[in-house]
Amino acid sequence: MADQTSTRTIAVIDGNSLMHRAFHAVPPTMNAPDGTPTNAVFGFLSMFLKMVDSFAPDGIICAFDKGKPKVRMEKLPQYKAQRPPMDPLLREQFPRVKDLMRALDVPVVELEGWEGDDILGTLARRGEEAGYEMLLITGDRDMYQLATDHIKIVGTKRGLSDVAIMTPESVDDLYHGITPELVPDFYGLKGDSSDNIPGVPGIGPKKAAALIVQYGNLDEVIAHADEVKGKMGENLRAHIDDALLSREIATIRTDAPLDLDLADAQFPTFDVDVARAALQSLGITSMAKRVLDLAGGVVASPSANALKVPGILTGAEAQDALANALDRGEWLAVTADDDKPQDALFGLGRTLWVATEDALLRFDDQDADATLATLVRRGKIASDDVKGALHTIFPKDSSEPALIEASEVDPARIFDTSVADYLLESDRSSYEVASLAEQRLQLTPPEPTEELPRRAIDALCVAVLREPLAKALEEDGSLELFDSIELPLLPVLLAMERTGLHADSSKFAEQSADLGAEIEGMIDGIYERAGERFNVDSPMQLSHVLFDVMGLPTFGLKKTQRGYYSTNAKVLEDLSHRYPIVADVLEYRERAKIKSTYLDALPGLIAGDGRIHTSLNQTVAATGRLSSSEPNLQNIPTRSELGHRVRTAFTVPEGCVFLACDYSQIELRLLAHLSADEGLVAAFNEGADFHAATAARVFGVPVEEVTPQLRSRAKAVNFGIVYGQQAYGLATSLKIGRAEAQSMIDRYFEAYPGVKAFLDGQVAFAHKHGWVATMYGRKRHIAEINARNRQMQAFGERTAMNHPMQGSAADIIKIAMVRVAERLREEGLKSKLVLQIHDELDFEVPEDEIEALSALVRETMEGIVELRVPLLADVSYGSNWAEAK
DNA sequence: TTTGTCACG
DNA sequence: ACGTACGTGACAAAC
Repeated sequence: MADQTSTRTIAVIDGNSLMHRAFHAVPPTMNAPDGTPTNAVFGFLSMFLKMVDSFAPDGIICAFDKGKPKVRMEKLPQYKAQRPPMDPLLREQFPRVKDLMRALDVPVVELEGWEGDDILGTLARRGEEAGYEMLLITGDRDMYQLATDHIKIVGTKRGLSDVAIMTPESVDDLYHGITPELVPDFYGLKGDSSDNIPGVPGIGPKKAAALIVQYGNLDEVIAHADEVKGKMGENLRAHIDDALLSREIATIRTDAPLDLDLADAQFPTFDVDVARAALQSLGITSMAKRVLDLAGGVVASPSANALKVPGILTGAEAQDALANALDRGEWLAVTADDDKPQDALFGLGRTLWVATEDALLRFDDQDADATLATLVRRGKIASDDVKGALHTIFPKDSSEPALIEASEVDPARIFDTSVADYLLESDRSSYEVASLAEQRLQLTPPEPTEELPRRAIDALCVAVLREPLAKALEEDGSLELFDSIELPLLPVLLAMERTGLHADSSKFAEQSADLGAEIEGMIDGIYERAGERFNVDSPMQLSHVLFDVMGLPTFGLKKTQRGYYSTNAKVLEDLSHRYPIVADVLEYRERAKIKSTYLDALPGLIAGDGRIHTSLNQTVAATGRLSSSEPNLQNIPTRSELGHRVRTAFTVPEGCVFLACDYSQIELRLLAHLSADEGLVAAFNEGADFHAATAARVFGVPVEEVTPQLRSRAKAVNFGIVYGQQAYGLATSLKIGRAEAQSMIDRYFEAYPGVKAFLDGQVAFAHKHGWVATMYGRKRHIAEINARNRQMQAFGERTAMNHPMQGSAADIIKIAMVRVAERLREEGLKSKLVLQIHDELDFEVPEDEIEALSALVRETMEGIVELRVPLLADVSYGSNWAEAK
């Protein structure tokens, strides 16, 4: 096996670090045959294989933490690992990964009272002395302190399959001039929140590195602490002990009393049958072949499950191949470049990749645009981002005529892999098509190259995923939702993004100037009351001034996770009546928020056509709602008078009005419908004041005697019910005691027993099946529902209660959008749908269409579905958004 | 990049 | 003993 005369390479794995990475990188949907979770083990093995493929080590050792970190705690009582307890879903996977390592004949090293880091440090130094090349596999950055010419740190980057080697030189680069042996000194100043290392407040990586480089090391920095000026100097002098302690915590020990001979670590030496059995018991099939092939002494090539890459055709060849594929009526997988404005600036052309059944085609620049337009008109296109691809020939902010109209996009001839997978697992943070191929089909896409860039690989992934996804949708019962709601909605969203909202930058500017002047004055007032100047925008500094310097009472106040008292609106509101400075801060906050988030940011987003083009994201919100970004136009202020003024800047062209139509109480009406509770249904059918009707029933008084206070309490309960309310939440929102809140909830459920039964039913269903669904079958998987952690489980239960209402409302308004767009087209109206805000649709309407449109929109929205209660929508319009209320 | 805060439904 | 409504996105500060 190993040649004793040549240098052997030994890899040491930081088991805890990799398991944590893997746990958070792989969705918690994988289970062993016995139902226990294996996502972390799966991710761990994926990184393990990547490491073996990349470095082919002669020996592998895997180290884990064991017991309380005694070594650090004895010396450093403050270290007391106040780490949050490990997620039980991860904890239970540790024995499994250790078993797997042993099955692969990889020594598992643990030492009571020692952390894995220290074991790696010890083995690294010993190995180096014995003449080995050492590889340390870890996700912990502070491990870089061990790097030498013969000890290389292999860090896992984002995702599992990316690795980076750290050498002394790259450590130096990364840490702004810090050599490996100075890494602990660096952390002594900077701290590391993920490892409970306090550091010195206010000193980040740049400042920490600058100080260390200037003075040589931490001891010298401390010796010269008096020379450091300003706030940073104060902080430094006040936290010298913390810095020294932090350095000690960050120092990896190299003297663990390990009884292990590195010469014994050889890989691969495992028994194929033992390994196969271990993999089987974990339910890991996709990587089994690659693992087992290692035993043959052959380093497995990923080609076992590699994604097939056909040759690339361009120019006339590509045109021919495309024509043939179109004639055959094939689905064509297309990817266009992501819309990176900077690419356009640099004059980089666009590229369109098209994967047919047997070829990969590339079209550049104008060919890309023309080809895509042809495909939309004549072909069936699948993409991981159909809307994004169409924007490349239908740019959001260009006044050039579009190559195609959104109305030419036939929902029956598009397929979006992201939207499809979103319906299957709506809680993913990304629907990157390469990850979907890997996870759904166990296919490994190749690494991108210059010839075969990422978007080309993506097109190939789309091609292989379309059919399996369609099948999965059908099996899941989600195909109807996909075909009848989501795909028809896609061109509607495309058109809305393209249209945008007309905006008046001078209105933003005027208000910004007004607020700017006001804010200046308020800051001076705050400084005066505080007796010192500080950054009012900094919660940390504000907390320090209010509670340390001015000594405001802190009894019962909650702290942030950084350890200072929270200064959020709820806290400040309670103090504002007694302390004028707090009232000032609240007013300042309101103005500063409006100025920075809206008045100053939005003008920069007005495009050349005088309009703001948001993105309406179809795969973000787990409940099925849309989200809006860049900018978010779904959170433009309205609740406060001051904020509402921002809406005056959302104007309409000459001769038009801004028209809004919003569903009245849609989620509560859905609750009435879904629960079929007689009382709740009656409350809506009586057509009177719904919250007053609730108050009457809950508090047992005639409707005429419901006081405004009782009504507002009932409203809060109604509101909370939609969220899966618990007593604490209601108590907080009404500022009443927990017990009183509980009794109100009890009375509510007595008044509406059907509601209680419905919500309990949703929770029970979720416990049994792991998901709940909306009226239209939109599923939401709830992984937390059977968690052992009570808090997580409670969260899962609230999700189970909320999703049917929030999600059904999302379904209904999506259908309404599709129908409204259809009817606008049929009736040849010029009015345009410009925005959706969850229960509201906004339009730009020519004055001569106001009446027709008001009727059309209201009828359409109210007529989407027949419920046990009326579904009502209110129309309003005005010369700008503020006036349409 | 993460945290605290706050805007919306 | 502990922390608490559901769903989003953006900004400034701190890391």
